[in-house]
Amino acid sequence: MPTHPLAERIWHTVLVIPKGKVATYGQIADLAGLPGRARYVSKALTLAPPDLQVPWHRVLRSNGQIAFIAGSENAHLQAHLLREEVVEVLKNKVNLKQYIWQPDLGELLFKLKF
DNA sequence: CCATTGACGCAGG
DNA sequence: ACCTGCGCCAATG
Repeated sequence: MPTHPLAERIWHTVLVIPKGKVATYGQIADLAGLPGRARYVSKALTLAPPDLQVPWHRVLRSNGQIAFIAGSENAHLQAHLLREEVVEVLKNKVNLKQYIWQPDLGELLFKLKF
C-alpha cells in the first residue's frame, strides 16, 4: 500500500468543508498549500480511503458545476449527496454565490497542522 | 526515460 | 452559453 503525502493534505483539507457548503478544486488546492494544482485535487479524491469519510461531493468546478459528466452515475450520486444536505443542484450545478465555503483562516490553521 | 492521463482553471473568441 | 487552446504536474505504464 503506497502512501500519498500530497493526497493526504488534500483529504484533510476537504474534511474541513462544513456540511451544507461547497468548495472548488482550485480553492482546496490553495488551502492545502498546493496552488495551481486543482487537477491534483480530483486525483487525490479518487485515492481517498473510504474509512476516512472524505466529503468529496462538496468539491465542484470553479463555476459550480459537478465535474462528472452530466447524467452519469457519479454525477447523480454527487447531486444526491448534496441535496441531502440541503444544497440546491440545478442543471448539474450549484450556485456558488449561495453555497461557497468561506473558511475562517484562523480556524483552518488550527484544524490543519501544516 | 518518455508519453499519456486526468472529477481542473482561465483567457479568448 | 458554448467551444478551443494552453498551463498545470503527480502518477502510471
